[in-house]
Amino acid sequence: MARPREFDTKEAIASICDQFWSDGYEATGIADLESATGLARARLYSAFGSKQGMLYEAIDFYLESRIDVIFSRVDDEGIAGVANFFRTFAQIVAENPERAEMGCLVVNSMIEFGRSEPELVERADRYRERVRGAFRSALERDAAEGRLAGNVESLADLAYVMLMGLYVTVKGGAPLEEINRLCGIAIEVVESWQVGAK
Amino acid sequence: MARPREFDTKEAIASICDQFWSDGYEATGIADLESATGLARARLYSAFGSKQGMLYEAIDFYLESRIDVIFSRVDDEGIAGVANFFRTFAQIVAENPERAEMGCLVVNSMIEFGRSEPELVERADRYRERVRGAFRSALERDAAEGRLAGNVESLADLAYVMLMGLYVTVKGGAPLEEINRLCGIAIEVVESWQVGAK
DNA sequence: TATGTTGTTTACCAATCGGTAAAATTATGT
DNA sequence: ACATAATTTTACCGATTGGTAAACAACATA
Repeated sequence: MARPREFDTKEAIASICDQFWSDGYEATGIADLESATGLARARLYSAFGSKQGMLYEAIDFYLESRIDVIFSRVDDEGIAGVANFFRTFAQIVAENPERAEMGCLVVNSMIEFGRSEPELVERADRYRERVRGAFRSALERDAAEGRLAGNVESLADLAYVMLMGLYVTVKGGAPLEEINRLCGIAIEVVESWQVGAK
Repeated sequence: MARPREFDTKEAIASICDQFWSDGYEATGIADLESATGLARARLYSAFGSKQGMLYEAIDFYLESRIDVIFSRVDDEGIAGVANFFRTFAQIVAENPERAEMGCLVVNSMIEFGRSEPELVERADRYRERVRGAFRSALERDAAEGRLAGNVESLADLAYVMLMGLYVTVKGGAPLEEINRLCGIAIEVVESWQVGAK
């Protein structure tokens, strides 16, 4: 053992995550990461190795911290939970547009890099599985009790696809009324899964 | 009048469009645009002014050439046309993965820039209107003849959202089987709009 | 207290970035 | 033929990029 690190690594990663999240990978320079974390570049490099390494750790942090928070509302609340998720989504866009326009770090990274980097493809896979898993676990109870019209997997997949479409649309700067309309449609679709609805 | 331009501007824009489309804006340097077009940087700048200007013209070209080709299959074919659109989408991903993973130039640009540049937000608006318009015009005939369960606007919006979700997923390098499953679900959803289906 | 090991600081680097000034070239109007 | 106006060519620029070498500082162990 030797000299201990003076800064909290997790804290630094959280700041780096926010930076990549709001500006994207290519658009953020090392200087941005320095001012976001308050750490000199050499400290960042000694801790994380490279800019790409920082992105990977940022995404890992995002996956294990942010996403669980976001989707905690969904779990075990059934169809209504999924519908409420989209309601909350619309609400966040309306009340906190700056945050909403950051979109999703994983989605943004997927589009910036495509499948060129295996490290990112693997994380994108985990992300999709996490999102669909959240929707599935919400729907399974209703399905077991015969309140679900359709199979769990497909409907979770559909919810996932709609959410991705919404992320893209919000990031693209679509007007609020359009977002609200699209969210309303998503909610209608979700609620139509209730046995006896419509 | 004086010395005429020796190269075809539209042709250059088409090459620039392909370059931005496959690698993204930030990731492509002027050198890449030089080798894509075969033109020296000074010629590009004298013709288009700036790198951003090249992107704007590339997107305009994309909007007026590529998109119409893509969506020409949809127009005036009714619900089956929309369903076939998603079938074709899955087919392209399977047969020409490299092309498919380029995703959509407008979607990619939306995510890279967010709503930071008005020039792009406006083009993103036009893009969404174009896509939804294609789906709407396909559905309107069936709606007029009472074969559509639901209203045209909402269903076109839903098709749009699902398509965006698919673009993101494909770009993220999702495995083919997953893409096929998602496309299958989208097709099911579209076909469920047929009056009397299910 | 001496030493090995790690973190921090400072200063720096080659390479690349987007962009341009100016000279050389070429078609056109008169 | 000649001046004009535009394009092409060539060479270049300052700024920024991601990344690093080396001197210095702090802790653990012996």
